[in-house]
Amino acid sequence: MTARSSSETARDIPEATVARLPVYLRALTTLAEGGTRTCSSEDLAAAAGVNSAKLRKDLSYLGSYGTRGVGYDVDYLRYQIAREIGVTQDWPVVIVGIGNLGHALANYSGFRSRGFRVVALLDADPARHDEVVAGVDVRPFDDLEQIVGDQSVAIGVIATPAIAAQDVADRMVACGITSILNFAPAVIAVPDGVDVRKVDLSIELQILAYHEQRKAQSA
Amino acid sequence: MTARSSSETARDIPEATVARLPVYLRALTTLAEGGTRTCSSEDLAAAAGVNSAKLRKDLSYLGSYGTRGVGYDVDYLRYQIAREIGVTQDWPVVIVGIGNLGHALANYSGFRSRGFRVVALLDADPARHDEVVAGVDVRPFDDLEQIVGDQSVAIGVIATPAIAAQDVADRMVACGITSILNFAPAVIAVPDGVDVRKVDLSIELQILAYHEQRKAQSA
DNA sequence: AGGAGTTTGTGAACGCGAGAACAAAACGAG
DNA sequence: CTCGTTTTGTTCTCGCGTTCACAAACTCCT
Repeated sequence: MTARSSSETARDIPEATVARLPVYLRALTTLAEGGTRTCSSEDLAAAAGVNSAKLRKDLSYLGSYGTRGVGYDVDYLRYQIAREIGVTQDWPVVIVGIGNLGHALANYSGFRSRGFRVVALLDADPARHDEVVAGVDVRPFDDLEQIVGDQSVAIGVIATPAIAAQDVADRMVACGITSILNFAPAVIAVPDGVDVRKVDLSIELQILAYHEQRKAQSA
Repeated sequence: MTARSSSETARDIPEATVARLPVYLRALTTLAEGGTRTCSSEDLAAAAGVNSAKLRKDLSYLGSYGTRGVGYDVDYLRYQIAREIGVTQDWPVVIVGIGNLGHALANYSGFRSRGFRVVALLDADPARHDEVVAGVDVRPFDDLEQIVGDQSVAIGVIATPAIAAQDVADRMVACGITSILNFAPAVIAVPDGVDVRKVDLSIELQILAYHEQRKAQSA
Protein backbone atom coordinates (compact mmCIF):
# COMPACT_ATOMS: atom_id res chain seq x y z
CA MET A 1 0.00 0.00 0.00
CA THR A 2 2.33 2.70 1.23
CA ALA A 3 5.85 2.93 -0.13
CA ARG A 4 8.03 1.22 2.40
CA SER A 5 10.94 3.14 3.85
CA SER A 6 14.26 1.68 2.87
CA SER A 7 16.31 1.78 6.05
CA GLU A 8 13.88 0.73 8.75
CA THR A 9 12.58 -2.77 9.53
CA ALA A 10 11.33 -3.25 5.99
CA ARG A 11 11.11 -7.03 6.16
CA ASP A 12 7.63 -8.18 5.35
CA ILE A 13 6.83 -11.34 7.20
CA PRO A 14 4.80 -13.96 5.29
CA GLU A 15 1.18 -14.18 6.35
CA ALA A 16 1.53 -17.84 7.28
CA THR A 17 4.38 -16.97 9.61
CA VAL A 18 2.48 -14.09 11.22
CA ALA A 19 -0.35 -16.50 12.00
CA ARG A 20 2.06 -18.81 13.84
CA LEU A 21 3.96 -16.22 15.87
CA PRO A 22 1.21 -15.99 18.52
CA VAL A 23 1.40 -19.77 18.86
CA TYR A 24 5.13 -19.59 19.48
CA LEU A 25 4.57 -16.80 21.94
CA ARG A 26 2.14 -18.88 23.94
CA ALA A 27 4.44 -21.90 23.86
CA LEU A 28 7.32 -19.77 25.12
CA THR A 29 5.17 -18.43 27.93
CA THR A 30 4.30 -21.97 28.95
CA LEU A 31 7.96 -22.95 28.90
CA ALA A 32 8.96 -19.88 30.92
CA GLU A 33 6.30 -20.64 33.54
CA GLY A 34 7.73 -24.15 33.78
CA GLY A 35 11.11 -22.69 34.62
CA THR A 36 12.83 -23.25 31.28
CA ARG A 37 15.48 -20.60 30.57
CA THR A 38 16.76 -21.87 27.23
CA CYS A 39 15.29 -24.10 24.57
CA SER A 40 16.26 -25.54 21.20
CA SER A 41 14.16 -25.12 18.08
CA GLU A 42 13.25 -28.77 18.49
CA ASP A 43 11.86 -28.17 21.98
CA LEU A 44 9.90 -25.10 21.02
CA ALA A 45 8.57 -26.73 17.88
CA ALA A 46 7.25 -29.63 19.92
CA ALA A 47 5.58 -27.26 22.37
CA ALA A 48 4.00 -25.34 19.52
CA GLY A 49 3.01 -28.39 17.52
CA VAL A 50 4.97 -27.59 14.36
CA ASN A 51 7.96 -28.82 12.39
CA SER A 52 11.29 -27.55 13.74
CA ALA A 53 12.55 -26.51 10.31
CA LYS A 54 9.45 -24.42 9.84
CA LEU A 55 9.90 -22.85 13.24
CA ARG A 56 13.49 -21.85 12.51
CA LYS A 57 12.51 -20.39 9.16
CA ASP A 58 9.71 -18.43 10.77
CA LEU A 59 12.02 -17.02 13.42
CA SER A 60 14.63 -16.14 10.83
CA TYR A 61 12.22 -13.57 9.38
CA LEU A 62 12.43 -11.65 12.65
CA GLY A 63 16.22 -11.76 12.87
CA SER A 64 18.92 -13.95 14.36
CA TYR A 65 17.85 -14.26 17.95
CA GLY A 66 19.27 -17.72 18.63
CA THR A 67 22.74 -19.00 19.39
CA ARG A 68 24.08 -21.85 17.30
CA GLY A 69 24.96 -24.88 19.33
CA VAL A 70 22.87 -23.56 22.23
CA GLY A 71 19.37 -22.59 21.24
CA TYR A 72 17.12 -19.68 22.16
CA ASP A 73 16.90 -17.70 25.38
CA VAL A 74 13.25 -18.08 26.29
CA ASP A 75 12.64 -14.65 27.78
CA TYR A 76 14.60 -12.81 25.11
CA LEU A 77 12.85 -14.56 22.25
CA ARG A 78 9.52 -14.04 23.94
CA TYR A 79 10.11 -10.33 24.09
CA GLN A 80 11.25 -10.14 20.47
CA ILE A 81 8.18 -11.96 19.18
CA ALA A 82 5.86 -9.91 21.38
CA ARG A 83 7.43 -6.73 20.07
CA GLU A 84 7.16 -7.86 16.48
CA ILE A 85 3.48 -8.74 16.83
CA GLY A 86 2.82 -5.57 18.75
CA VAL A 87 1.48 -7.02 21.98
CA THR A 88 4.00 -5.10 24.06
CA GLN A 89 1.77 -2.08 23.64
CA ASP A 90 -1.76 -1.45 24.79
CA TRP A 91 -4.61 -2.04 22.33
CA PRO A 92 -8.00 -0.63 23.24
CA VAL A 93 -10.84 -2.77 21.85
CA VAL A 94 -14.58 -2.33 21.57
CA ILE A 95 -16.97 -5.27 21.48
CA VAL A 96 -20.34 -4.85 19.81
CA GLY A 97 -23.11 -7.34 20.54
CA ILE A 98 -23.29 -8.58 24.12
CA GLY A 99 -25.16 -11.84 23.68
CA ASN A 100 -23.80 -15.18 24.79
CA LEU A 101 -20.68 -14.85 22.71
CA GLY A 102 -20.11 -11.21 23.62
CA HIS A 103 -20.25 -12.18 27.28
CA ALA A 104 -17.71 -14.89 26.74
CA LEU A 105 -15.38 -12.54 24.86
CA ALA A 106 -15.69 -9.78 27.46
CA ASN A 107 -14.74 -12.25 30.18
CA TYR A 108 -11.94 -13.90 28.24
CA SER A 109 -8.76 -13.48 30.23
CA GLY A 110 -6.54 -14.20 27.22
CA PHE A 111 -7.23 -10.73 25.84
CA ARG A 112 -6.14 -8.63 28.78
CA SER A 113 -2.99 -10.65 29.36
CA ARG A 114 -1.85 -9.88 25.82
CA GLY A 115 -2.29 -6.15 25.81
CA PHE A 116 -5.90 -6.01 24.64
CA ARG A 117 -8.04 -3.80 26.84
CA VAL A 118 -11.81 -3.91 26.44
CA VAL A 119 -12.77 -0.26 26.75
CA ALA A 120 -16.42 -0.58 25.79
CA LEU A 121 -19.24 -3.07 25.39
CA LEU A 122 -21.98 -1.89 23.06
CA ASP A 123 -25.40 -3.30 22.26
CA ALA A 124 -28.36 -1.95 20.35
CA ASP A 125 -30.85 -3.54 22.75
CA PRO A 126 -31.77 -1.05 25.54
CA ALA A 127 -32.67 -3.98 27.80
CA ARG A 128 -28.97 -4.73 28.16
CA HIS A 129 -27.84 -1.21 29.00
CA ASP A 130 -28.02 -1.67 32.74
CA GLU A 131 -25.78 -4.71 32.71
CA VAL A 132 -22.18 -4.74 33.83
CA VAL A 133 -20.01 -7.44 32.24
CA ALA A 134 -16.47 -8.09 33.38
CA GLY A 135 -16.36 -4.73 35.11
CA VAL A 136 -17.39 -2.78 32.02
CA ASP A 137 -20.92 -1.48 31.67
CA VAL A 138 -22.89 -2.09 28.51
CA ARG A 139 -23.70 1.08 26.61
CA PRO A 140 -25.88 1.99 23.62
CA PHE A 141 -24.43 1.21 20.21
CA ASP A 142 -24.82 4.88 19.29
CA ASP A 143 -22.03 5.74 21.72
CA LEU A 144 -19.60 4.05 19.31
CA GLU A 145 -18.32 7.19 17.60
CA GLN A 146 -17.67 9.03 20.83
CA ILE A 147 -15.85 6.14 22.50
CA VAL A 148 -13.71 5.30 19.49
CA GLY A 149 -12.80 8.93 19.05
CA ASP A 150 -11.99 9.58 22.70
CA GLN A 151 -9.90 6.48 23.25
CA SER A 152 -8.30 6.11 19.80
CA VAL A 153 -9.69 2.63 19.33
CA ALA A 154 -8.34 0.85 16.25
CA ILE A 155 -9.73 -2.64 16.77
CA GLY A 156 -13.39 -3.64 16.87
CA VAL A 157 -15.03 -6.99 17.57
CA ILE A 158 -18.41 -7.87 16.06
CA ALA A 159 -20.43 -10.43 18.02
CA THR A 160 -23.89 -9.54 16.74
CA PRO A 161 -26.37 -11.59 14.74
CA ALA A 162 -25.51 -11.92 11.05
CA ILE A 163 -28.15 -9.45 9.95
CA ALA A 164 -26.54 -6.59 11.87
CA ALA A 165 -22.91 -7.30 11.00
CA GLN A 166 -22.57 -5.16 7.88
CA ASP A 167 -24.16 -2.12 9.52
CA VAL A 168 -21.91 -2.41 12.53
CA ALA A 169 -18.88 -2.78 10.30
CA ASP A 170 -19.84 0.30 8.29
CA ARG A 171 -20.22 2.38 11.42
CA MET A 172 -16.91 1.10 12.77
CA VAL A 173 -15.07 1.95 9.58
CA ALA A 174 -16.71 5.37 9.40
CA CYS A 175 -15.39 6.37 12.80
CA GLY A 176 -11.84 5.21 12.19
CA ILE A 177 -11.56 1.57 13.17
CA THR A 178 -9.15 -0.21 10.83
CA SER A 179 -9.12 -3.79 12.15
CA ILE A 180 -12.23 -5.90 12.68
CA LEU A 181 -12.63 -9.33 14.20
CA ASN A 182 -15.95 -10.71 12.96
CA PHE A 183 -17.74 -13.50 14.81
CA ALA A 184 -21.05 -12.98 13.02
CA PRO A 185 -21.79 -15.67 10.42
CA ALA A 186 -21.83 -13.21 7.54
CA VAL A 187 -19.43 -11.89 4.93
CA ILE A 188 -18.79 -8.21 5.50
CA ALA A 189 -17.42 -5.78 2.94
CA VAL A 190 -14.94 -3.12 3.99
CA PRO A 191 -12.81 -0.60 2.07
CA ASP A 192 -9.14 -1.13 1.31
CA GLY A 193 -6.90 -0.50 4.25
CA VAL A 194 -9.25 -2.15 6.73
CA ASP A 195 -8.37 -5.66 7.89
CA VAL A 196 -11.07 -8.17 8.67
CA ARG A 197 -10.58 -11.57 10.25
CA LYS A 198 -13.47 -13.95 10.51
CA VAL A 199 -14.13 -16.64 13.08
CA ASP A 200 -17.10 -18.88 12.35
CA LEU A 201 -17.80 -21.56 14.90
CA SER A 202 -20.11 -23.62 12.72
CA ILE A 203 -17.73 -23.61 9.75
CA GLU A 204 -15.08 -25.33 11.82
CA LEU A 205 -17.54 -28.02 12.82
CA GLN A 206 -18.61 -28.50 9.22
CA ILE A 207 -15.02 -29.05 8.16
CA LEU A 208 -14.72 -31.73 10.83
CA ALA A 209 -17.97 -33.28 9.67
CA TYR A 210 -16.64 -33.55 6.13
CA HIS A 211 -13.58 -35.48 7.25
CA GLU A 212 -15.66 -37.55 9.64
CA GLN A 213 -17.93 -38.55 6.78
CA ARG A 214 -14.94 -39.56 4.69
CA LYS A 215 -13.63 -41.73 7.48
CA ALA A 216 -17.01 -43.45 7.74
CA GLN A 217 -17.18 -44.03 3.98
CA SER A 218 -13.76 -45.60 3.68
CA ALA A 219 -14.41 -47.97 6.58
CA MET B 1 -4.73 -43.73 4.74
CA THR B 2 -7.07 -46.41 3.52
CA ALA B 3 -6.84 -47.62 -0.08
CA ARG B 4 -9.53 -45.78 -1.96
CA SER B 5 -12.05 -47.78 -3.94
CA SER B 6 -11.74 -47.17 -7.65
CA SER B 7 -15.31 -46.80 -8.84
CA GLU B 8 -16.97 -44.75 -6.13
CA THR B 9 -16.65 -41.00 -5.46
CA ALA B 10 -12.88 -41.19 -5.31
CA ARG B 11 -12.26 -37.47 -5.81
CA ASP B 12 -10.33 -35.99 -2.93
CA ILE B 13 -11.22 -32.38 -2.47
CA PRO B 14 -8.33 -30.02 -1.62
CA GLU B 15 -8.28 -28.87 1.99
CA ALA B 16 -8.52 -25.22 0.99
CA THR B 17 -11.68 -25.97 -0.95
CA VAL B 18 -13.25 -27.94 1.90
CA ALA B 19 -12.73 -24.93 4.16
CA ARG B 20 -14.67 -22.72 1.74
CA LEU B 21 -17.60 -25.02 1.03
CA PRO B 22 -19.40 -24.05 4.26
CA VAL B 23 -19.05 -20.41 3.26
CA TYR B 24 -20.67 -21.11 -0.09
CA LEU B 25 -23.39 -23.05 1.66
CA ARG B 26 -24.21 -20.12 3.90
CA ALA B 27 -24.16 -17.69 0.99
CA LEU B 28 -26.55 -19.93 -0.94
CA THR B 29 -28.89 -20.10 2.04
CA THR B 30 -28.92 -16.33 2.24
CA LEU B 31 -29.67 -16.09 -1.47
CA ALA B 32 -32.46 -18.67 -1.21
CA GLU B 33 -34.03 -16.81 1.70
CA GLY B 34 -33.96 -13.69 -0.41
CA GLY B 35 -35.98 -15.47 -3.08
CA THR B 36 -33.19 -16.09 -5.59
CA ARG B 37 -33.74 -19.28 -7.60
CA THR B 38 -30.71 -19.14 -9.88
CA CYS B 39 -27.35 -17.42 -9.61
CA SER B 40 -24.17 -17.06 -11.63
CA SER B 41 -20.73 -17.86 -10.26
CA GLU B 42 -20.16 -14.12 -10.18
CA ASP B 43 -23.20 -13.56 -7.94
CA LEU B 44 -22.34 -16.36 -5.58
CA ALA B 45 -18.69 -15.36 -5.43
CA ALA B 46 -19.71 -11.85 -4.42
CA ALA B 47 -22.02 -13.19 -1.72
CA ALA B 48 -19.28 -15.45 -0.41
CA GLY B 49 -16.52 -12.87 -0.66
CA VAL B 50 -14.23 -14.78 -3.00
CA ASN B 51 -12.94 -14.67 -6.56
CA SER B 52 -15.38 -16.14 -9.09
CA ALA B 53 -12.72 -18.25 -10.79
CA LYS B 54 -11.83 -19.79 -7.48
CA LEU B 55 -15.46 -20.48 -6.77
CA ARG B 56 -15.95 -22.26 -10.08
CA LYS B 57 -12.84 -24.35 -9.59
CA ASP B 58 -13.94 -25.27 -6.09
CA LEU B 59 -17.37 -26.36 -7.31
CA SER B 60 -15.81 -28.32 -10.16
CA TYR B 61 -14.29 -30.69 -7.60
CA LEU B 62 -17.80 -31.72 -6.60
CA GLY B 63 -19.01 -32.26 -10.15
CA SER B 64 -20.72 -30.28 -12.89
CA TYR B 65 -23.76 -28.90 -11.16
CA GLY B 66 -24.10 -25.69 -13.17
CA THR B 67 -25.50 -24.91 -16.61
CA ARG B 68 -23.35 -22.95 -19.03
CA GLY B 69 -24.93 -19.73 -20.11
CA VAL B 70 -27.34 -19.88 -17.17
CA GLY B 71 -25.63 -20.42 -13.83
CA TYR B 72 -26.46 -22.55 -10.82
CA ASP B 73 -29.82 -23.59 -9.43
CA VAL B 74 -29.60 -22.32 -5.86
CA ASP B 75 -31.52 -25.11 -4.12
CA TYR B 76 -29.89 -27.87 -6.13
CA LEU B 77 -26.37 -26.61 -5.54
CA ARG B 78 -27.17 -26.06 -1.90
CA TYR B 79 -28.19 -29.68 -1.52
CA GLN B 80 -25.14 -30.97 -3.37
CA ILE B 81 -22.72 -29.01 -1.19
CA ALA B 82 -24.57 -29.98 1.98
CA ARG B 83 -24.39 -33.62 0.99
CA GLU B 84 -20.70 -33.39 0.15
CA ILE B 85 -19.85 -31.78 3.48
CA GLY B 86 -22.08 -34.19 5.34
CA VAL B 87 -24.47 -31.75 6.98
CA THR B 88 -27.50 -33.53 5.56
CA GLN B 89 -27.06 -36.09 8.28
CA ASP B 90 -27.28 -35.75 12.04
CA TRP B 91 -24.06 -35.24 14.01
CA PRO B 92 -24.26 -35.73 17.77
CA VAL B 93 -21.76 -33.51 19.60
CA VAL B 94 -20.53 -33.30 23.19
CA ILE B 95 -19.24 -30.07 24.70
CA VAL B 96 -16.81 -30.25 27.60
CA GLY B 97 -16.27 -27.19 29.76
CA ILE B 98 -19.34 -25.08 30.46
CA GLY B 99 -17.80 -21.74 31.30
CA ASN B 100 -18.60 -18.54 29.45
CA LEU B 101 -17.56 -19.95 26.12
CA GLY B 102 -19.25 -23.30 26.69
CA HIS B 103 -22.50 -21.46 27.40
CA ALA B 104 -22.18 -19.49 24.21
CA LEU B 105 -21.49 -22.62 22.18
CA ALA B 106 -24.38 -24.55 23.72
CA ASN B 107 -26.74 -21.72 22.85
CA TYR B 108 -25.37 -21.15 19.36
CA SER B 109 -28.21 -21.67 16.92
CA GLY B 110 -25.86 -22.13 13.99
CA PHE B 111 -25.04 -25.65 15.16
CA ARG B 112 -28.50 -27.13 15.29
CA SER B 113 -29.52 -25.64 11.95
CA ARG B 114 -26.63 -27.47 10.28
CA GLY B 115 -27.21 -30.93 11.64
CA PHE B 116 -25.13 -30.67 14.79
CA ARG B 117 -27.02 -31.82 17.86
CA VAL B 118 -25.59 -31.11 21.27
CA VAL B 119 -26.31 -34.32 23.16
CA ALA B 120 -24.34 -33.56 26.30
CA LEU B 121 -22.70 -30.77 28.26
CA LEU B 122 -19.98 -31.95 30.60
CA ASP B 123 -18.03 -30.16 33.29
CA ALA B 124 -15.66 -31.36 35.98
CA ASP B 125 -16.92 -28.79 38.49
CA PRO B 126 -19.76 -30.29 40.61
CA ALA B 127 -21.09 -26.78 41.24
CA ARG B 128 -22.31 -26.69 37.65
CA HIS B 129 -24.09 -30.01 37.65
CA ASP B 130 -27.50 -28.63 38.56
CA GLU B 131 -27.49 -26.17 35.69
CA VAL B 132 -29.53 -26.55 32.53
CA VAL B 133 -28.13 -24.79 29.47
CA ALA B 134 -30.05 -24.55 26.20
CA GLY B 135 -32.36 -27.34 27.32
CA VAL B 136 -29.52 -29.75 28.09
CA ASP B 137 -28.48 -30.43 31.66
CA VAL B 138 -24.84 -30.24 32.64
CA ARG B 139 -23.42 -33.57 33.74
CA PRO B 140 -20.18 -34.76 35.34
CA PHE B 141 -17.22 -35.14 33.03
CA ASP B 142 -16.95 -38.78 34.10
CA ASP B 143 -20.18 -39.53 32.22
CA LEU B 144 -18.25 -38.97 28.98
CA GLU B 145 -17.58 -42.62 28.16
CA GLN B 146 -21.17 -43.69 28.72
CA ILE B 147 -22.69 -40.88 26.67
CA VAL B 148 -20.28 -41.23 23.78
CA GLY B 149 -20.81 -44.96 23.71
CA ASP B 150 -24.59 -44.81 23.93
CA GLN B 151 -25.10 -42.14 21.32
CA SER B 152 -22.22 -42.92 18.92
CA VAL B 153 -20.73 -39.47 19.29
CA ALA B 154 -17.87 -38.81 16.87
CA ILE B 155 -17.30 -35.09 17.46
CA GLY B 156 -16.20 -33.43 20.68
CA VAL B 157 -15.76 -29.78 21.56
CA ILE B 158 -13.23 -28.67 24.18
CA ALA B 159 -14.03 -25.38 25.90
CA THR B 160 -12.05 -25.90 29.09
CA PRO B 161 -9.09 -23.97 30.48
CA ALA B 162 -5.79 -24.73 28.76
CA ILE B 163 -4.51 -26.85 31.61
CA ALA B 164 -7.31 -29.40 31.23
CA ALA B 165 -7.35 -29.62 27.44
CA GLN B 166 -4.91 -32.48 26.95
CA ASP B 167 -6.60 -34.67 29.56
CA VAL B 168 -10.00 -34.06 28.03
CA ALA B 169 -8.65 -34.84 24.57
CA ASP B 170 -7.08 -38.08 25.79
CA ARG B 171 -10.33 -39.22 27.37
CA MET B 172 -12.27 -38.30 24.24
CA VAL B 173 -9.93 -40.24 22.00
CA ALA B 174 -9.97 -43.22 24.34
CA CYS B 175 -13.73 -43.57 24.11
CA GLY B 176 -13.90 -43.30 20.35
CA ILE B 177 -14.21 -39.64 19.39
CA THR B 178 -12.33 -38.99 16.15
CA SER B 179 -12.90 -35.27 15.56
CA ILE B 180 -12.13 -32.54 18.08
CA LEU B 181 -12.80 -28.82 17.96
CA ASN B 182 -10.47 -27.19 20.47
CA PHE B 183 -11.17 -23.75 21.90
CA ALA B 184 -8.68 -24.07 24.73
CA PRO B 185 -5.51 -22.02 24.19
CA ALA B 186 -3.25 -25.05 24.20
CA VAL B 187 -1.68 -27.41 21.68
CA ILE B 188 -3.11 -30.88 22.10
CA ALA B 189 -1.53 -34.09 20.82
CA VAL B 190 -3.71 -36.83 19.37
CA PRO B 191 -2.97 -40.10 17.56
CA ASP B 192 -3.19 -40.47 13.79
CA GLY B 193 -6.69 -40.76 12.49
CA VAL B 194 -8.06 -38.14 14.87
CA ASP B 195 -8.73 -34.69 13.43
CA VAL B 196 -8.24 -31.59 15.52
CA ARG B 197 -9.21 -28.08 14.59
CA LYS B 198 -8.21 -25.19 16.78
CA VAL B 199 -9.94 -21.87 17.34
CA ASP B 200 -8.03 -19.37 19.41
CA LEU B 201 -9.73 -16.07 20.01
CA SER B 202 -6.66 -14.21 21.19
CA ILE B 203 -4.51 -15.38 18.28
CA GLU B 204 -6.87 -13.75 15.81
CA LEU B 205 -6.63 -10.48 17.70
CA GLN B 206 -2.85 -10.70 17.77
CA ILE B 207 -2.74 -11.12 14.01
CA LEU B 208 -4.84 -7.98 13.68
CA ALA B 209 -2.56 -6.17 16.09
CA TYR B 210 0.47 -7.05 13.96
CA HIS B 211 -1.07 -5.51 10.85
CA GLU B 212 -2.36 -2.56 12.82
CA GLN B 213 1.14 -1.89 14.07
CA ARG B 214 2.48 -2.02 10.53
CA LYS B 215 -0.10 0.50 9.39
CA ALA B 216 0.91 2.84 12.20
CA GLN B 217 4.61 2.49 11.35
CA SER B 218 4.20 3.27 7.67
CA ALA B 219 2.07 6.35 8.37
C1' DA C 1 -32.19 -23.12 -38.10
C1' DG C 2 -28.47 -20.12 -37.19
C1' DG C 3 -25.90 -16.68 -34.92
C1' DA C 4 -24.97 -13.62 -31.00
C1' DG C 5 -24.41 -13.37 -26.25
C1' DT C 6 -23.60 -15.66 -21.61
C1' DT C 7 -21.64 -18.42 -18.37
C1' DT C 8 -19.51 -22.71 -16.93
C1' DG C 9 -15.61 -25.84 -16.48
C1' DT C 10 -10.72 -26.47 -17.03
C1' DG C 11 -5.87 -26.22 -18.82
C1' DA C 12 -1.78 -23.70 -17.91
C1' DA C 13 1.20 -20.37 -15.62
C1' DC C 14 2.62 -18.43 -11.49
C1' DG C 15 3.65 -17.57 -6.68
C1' DC C 16 3.82 -18.98 -1.96
C1' DG C 17 4.63 -22.17 1.72
C1' DA C 18 6.55 -26.68 3.59
C1' DG C 19 10.16 -29.58 4.39
C1' DA C 20 14.73 -31.63 3.62
C1' DA C 21 19.41 -30.91 3.71
C1' DC C 22 23.51 -28.51 4.55
C1' DA C 23 26.87 -24.85 5.68
C1' DA C 24 28.11 -21.61 9.34
C1' DA C 25 28.85 -20.70 14.05
C1' DA C 26 29.19 -21.47 18.86
C1' DC C 27 30.66 -24.40 22.76
C1' DG C 28 33.45 -27.78 25.30
C1' DA C 29 37.03 -31.26 25.93
C1' DG C 30 41.61 -32.44 25.74
C1' DC D 1 44.76 -24.31 20.04
C1' DT D 2 42.30 -27.85 17.60
C1' DC D 3 38.80 -31.05 16.89
C1' DG D 4 34.24 -32.96 17.56
C1' DT D 5 29.48 -31.94 18.80
C1' DT D 6 25.45 -29.37 18.79
C1' DT D 7 22.20 -26.28 16.91
C1' DT D 8 21.03 -22.37 14.20
C1' DG D 9 20.13 -19.92 9.76
C1' DT D 10 19.53 -20.55 4.92
C1' DT D 11 19.33 -22.56 0.32
C1' DC D 12 16.93 -25.54 -2.67
C1' DT D 13 13.32 -28.30 -4.31
C1' DC D 14 8.72 -29.79 -4.50
C1' DG D 15 3.80 -29.51 -4.16
C1' DC D 16 -0.35 -26.97 -3.40
C1' DG D 17 -3.39 -23.16 -4.21
C1' DT D 18 -4.66 -19.09 -6.87
C1' DT D 19 -5.59 -16.75 -10.92
C1' DC D 20 -5.89 -15.96 -15.86
C1' DA D 21 -7.68 -17.08 -20.07
C1' DC D 22 -10.28 -19.68 -23.20
C1' DA D 23 -12.88 -23.46 -25.26
C1' DA D 24 -17.26 -25.79 -24.64
C1' DA D 25 -22.04 -25.51 -24.02
C1' DC D 26 -26.40 -23.50 -23.28
C1' DT D 27 -30.21 -19.79 -24.20
C1' DC D 28 -32.56 -16.50 -26.73
C1' DC D 29 -33.73 -13.84 -30.62
C1' DT D 30 -34.52 -13.35 -35.37
